[in-house]
Amino acid sequence: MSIESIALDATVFEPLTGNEGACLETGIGQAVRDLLDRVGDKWSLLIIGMLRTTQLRFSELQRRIPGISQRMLTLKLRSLERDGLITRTVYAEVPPRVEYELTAMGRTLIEPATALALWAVEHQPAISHAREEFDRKDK
Amino acid sequence: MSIESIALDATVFEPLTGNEGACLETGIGQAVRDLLDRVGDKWSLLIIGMLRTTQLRFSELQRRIPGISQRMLTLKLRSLERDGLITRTVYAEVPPRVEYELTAMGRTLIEPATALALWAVEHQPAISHAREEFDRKDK
DNA sequence: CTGTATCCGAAAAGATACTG
DNA sequence: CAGTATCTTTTCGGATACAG
Repeated sequence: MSIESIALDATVFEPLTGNEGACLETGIGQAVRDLLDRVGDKWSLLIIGMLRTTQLRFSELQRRIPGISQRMLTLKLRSLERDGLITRTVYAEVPPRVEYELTAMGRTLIEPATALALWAVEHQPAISHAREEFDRKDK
Repeated sequence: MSIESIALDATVFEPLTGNEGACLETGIGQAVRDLLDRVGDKWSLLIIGMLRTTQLRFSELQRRIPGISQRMLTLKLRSLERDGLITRTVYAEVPPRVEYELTAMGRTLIEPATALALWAVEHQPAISHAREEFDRKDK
C-alpha cells in the first residue's frame, strides 16, 4: 500500500501543511469529521464488521453484538442505511424478517476499517502501558 | 496492501464470522471500541493529522484547527499524550513555549488514519447523495 | 420478530473568565 | 503563551413499555 498511500496521502493532507487553518474550508477536516460522526460511535463499525461477509437479520445482529440495546441497533442501522452503507430488505412473511447487507460502498469501507482495527489490536498493549506510566508519574 | 490486508483481515475478524457473540470476549470488539474511545472523537484524528509532518506548539494547533476551544484542545492533547501517541515538551522560556509531536507509535497511526481520511473524502459525495435520496423517500 | 416512543442519567462539548 | 476552573448546553446511550 506504500506508494499509493504516500501519493494519496500528500494529495489529501497537503492543504494542511503549509496552509494554516484552511483544513475545514478545503473539506478534508470536514470530511473526516463527518465520517467520525457517522461511524465513529460505539457500535457502527462493529455492525459493519458483522456484515462484512454475510447479510444478517435484526435479531441475529443483536445476538452477535452483546450489550447493544434494541434501540441503539435500530438507530445505528437506520443511520448506516441512510448513508448508503447498508441495505435493509423486508420480507413480507410471518413472522416478519428483515435482512441487512453491506452495499458496494459499504464494502469499500471494510479495508480501511480493518486497517484501523488491526492497528488497535496491535498497539493495545503499548497504549495500556503508556497509560499506566503516565498515570503513575502524574500521581 | 491487498495480500497482507486480506490475511490479517481474516485473522482479526475470523472470530466474528462463525462464532456468534464472541467478539467482545476475544478482544477485537473491545480493541476497536477502545480505539474509537481514544481517537474516534471530534478532534483527535484532526490533531494527529496536523502533527503528521511537523511538531507544533499549542497556539499553532489552535490556529490550524478552527472551531476547537482552548479547553478541548487541552483535553485532547492530554489524552493523546497519556496514550503515548504524542509528546509534550515544555521549554523554560519567557514567554513559555510548548511543542507537541507524534511519538513513534503515533506515527504508525498515520497510515491507517490517512486511509480512512481518504475514504471519507472520496465517498463524501456519494454519502451526501444517499442521504438526500433517503430523506426524500422517507418524507 | 422487528421495531417505535418516552424518559432518564451520564458524558461530551462549548462559552466564558481567570492564572502562572 | 499555555493553560485551569466553572458553568451550561447538547448529545449519547441505556431501560422500559408498547405496537404492527
